[in-house]
Amino acid sequence: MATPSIKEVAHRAGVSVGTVSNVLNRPAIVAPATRQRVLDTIQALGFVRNEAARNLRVGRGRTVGLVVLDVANPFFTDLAEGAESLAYEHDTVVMLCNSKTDPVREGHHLDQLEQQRAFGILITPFDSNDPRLRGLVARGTPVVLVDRAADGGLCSVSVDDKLGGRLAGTHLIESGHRRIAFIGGPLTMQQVADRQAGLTTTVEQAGDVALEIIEVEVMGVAHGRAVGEDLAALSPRSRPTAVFCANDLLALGFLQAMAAANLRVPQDVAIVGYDDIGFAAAAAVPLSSVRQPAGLLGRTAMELLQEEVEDADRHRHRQVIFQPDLVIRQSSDFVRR
Amino acid sequence: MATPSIKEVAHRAGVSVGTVSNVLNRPAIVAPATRQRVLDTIQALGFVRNEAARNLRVGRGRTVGLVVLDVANPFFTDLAEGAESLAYEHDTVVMLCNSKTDPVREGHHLDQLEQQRAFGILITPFDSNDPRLRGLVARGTPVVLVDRAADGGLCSVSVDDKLGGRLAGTHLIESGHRRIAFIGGPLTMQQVADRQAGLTTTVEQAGDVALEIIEVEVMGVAHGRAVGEDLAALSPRSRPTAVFCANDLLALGFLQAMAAANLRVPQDVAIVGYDDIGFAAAAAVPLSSVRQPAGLLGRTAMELLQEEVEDADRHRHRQVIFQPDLVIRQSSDFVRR
DNA sequence: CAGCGGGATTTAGACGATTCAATTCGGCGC
DNA sequence: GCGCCGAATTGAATCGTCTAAATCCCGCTG
Repeated sequence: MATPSIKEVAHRAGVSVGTVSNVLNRPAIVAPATRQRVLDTIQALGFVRNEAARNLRVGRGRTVGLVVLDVANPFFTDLAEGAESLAYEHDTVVMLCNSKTDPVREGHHLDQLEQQRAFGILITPFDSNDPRLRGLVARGTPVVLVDRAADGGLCSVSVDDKLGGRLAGTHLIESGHRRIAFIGGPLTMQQVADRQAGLTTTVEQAGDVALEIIEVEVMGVAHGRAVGEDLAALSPRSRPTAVFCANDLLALGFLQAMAAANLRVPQDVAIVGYDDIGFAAAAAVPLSSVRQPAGLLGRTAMELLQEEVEDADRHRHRQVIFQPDLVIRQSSDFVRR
Repeated sequence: MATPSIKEVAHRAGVSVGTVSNVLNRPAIVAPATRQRVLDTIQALGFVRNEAARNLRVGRGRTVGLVVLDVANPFFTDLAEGAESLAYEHDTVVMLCNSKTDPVREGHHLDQLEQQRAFGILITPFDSNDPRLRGLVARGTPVVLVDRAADGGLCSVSVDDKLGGRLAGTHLIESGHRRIAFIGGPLTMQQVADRQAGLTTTVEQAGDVALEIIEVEVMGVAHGRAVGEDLAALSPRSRPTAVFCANDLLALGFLQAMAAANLRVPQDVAIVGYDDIGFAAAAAVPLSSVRQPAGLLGRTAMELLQEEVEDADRHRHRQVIFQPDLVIRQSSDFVRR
């Protein structure tokens, strides 16, 4: 009933376990006739290789952990897609882990992955200085930071978030806005901080623009809507005329609140989001957004990881940085005078 | 450099490996002083338990595979969320696998999970009669079908899709529609077939309603948009006045196409989707949708799995079926006369 | 015909944790 | 002082696979 082991296969095929193992791992070196006989026996017995035993022997697994902040955010699923496509080629498996922007959950996932002796970990960390990450690496599990720049000690793949913030800021200021709000959080997260910093820089250069920072705990639709409801309640004079949301989910939620309050987008309030997820273009008012190449990020991260493992000595850590684009759609396509 | 083994810990703490193992697995039976000493050593050495070795010995892992048709579909991420919440309580880990409605990818994931001696598998299969699934179970990996009813040989958790189809059909017919289109696919997928069957039944009962079935390969936004573009090109006389999409992504795509073609929703074309994902309510025109309790599905599936493993003998397979609700929003809120 | 080369196959020893039967030890009752 | 009990701890076997070194076998060469 239990699946047979390599030993039973060997016995039934009249060969030794070593040969069966060779058929599995280096088929080229075993004689064609023998190979076929073993393969047939494997078929007949329904043998399934025991990865646990293999990992134990080899000392390392073939699972790549991909720890993201929010699986419900299409940005991350696109990213996962990219990573997975490459993993497949390297005969490795991606395990998608959702930290939900919660350091505790994140830690839990990291523990699990380390116990499994994961092949490596791709992570969008809550805090990229978390000593835990260094610990992982020190103990032998390679880590690549995703959507977050590392400082030399690690490989990383990221997007220039400050530039993203500047792009959004420049666009809004050039469109005539003089009261702008930034929505995002937690501000301790580097990505968020950078997007905000980019915007802030631009605002300061412009001189006569008022900027309000609104921090949220979690960047989901619900929080965006909540902030939107608050702003909608303000008088038109004190309300910002444009908001820049640190991701599209916030922006979509915010947009819903505007619709509910009968405020016009972009005339009463312009909105720019971040990530350019598929739903952004499909929103009630198509959403302007700072686009990040999610799939490419994932693919590149996996590439760095495989490279790091394959020749560990020659490897030097690299930090790859991509450029974001601003995609202007209806939600901010209005010049205020 | 490599993480130390239980043996080193034992040596450094001046006890035997058996005791260390006991500290890890049955702390209660070891003397407090010894326990503390061992724990301190574990800390000091940075020992991390090797899951592979554990699994090998125990014969089964602690990973639960959750194989879904599309991770980008919020319905499935909600489902995953539900499953994960329960997994945590049982000291087990969820591995999210994306089959992308592709039997080959699905098979690949199943192979991986079986090789890992997964604790169990929760799957929304492409084809629920796939003999592979029976094979898995026969060889000892428990399987629970999700969002799909099983026929006694397996546990399953599903939603009454025929009822969902009837709810949508009744609503549209009562709203005065007499030319209705169904969009979904592949029709070989039970869920899709059932949703269509429910609609068809209702249409036949009404007598004077024309029904068109439009099959798509994949139920994503892009395909919905494509179908929408085709229908928009028809003359108003031949065009259906209402469409029922087998999931919300299709519906959202379809909605985009209507907007692009300057057709009014719901006046020119009414739309009802399926799943009631978060984005449905946030769409350009808030989307009517047949709601499924995604989180509950996931949670219940995990419950059945744990139950099945915990007392394998007493266990009888169960098929849990939930009822869907129709949520009427603006996209179909219009009575045609 | 002895010896050799080399491809094919076998053998045996890890890998690290779990488990359970066996052992040790201190104390307690008689 | 003896024997016994139970709690705490030990030790060894085991899980299934990989791998490096050893062996086997054949045909060929000199």
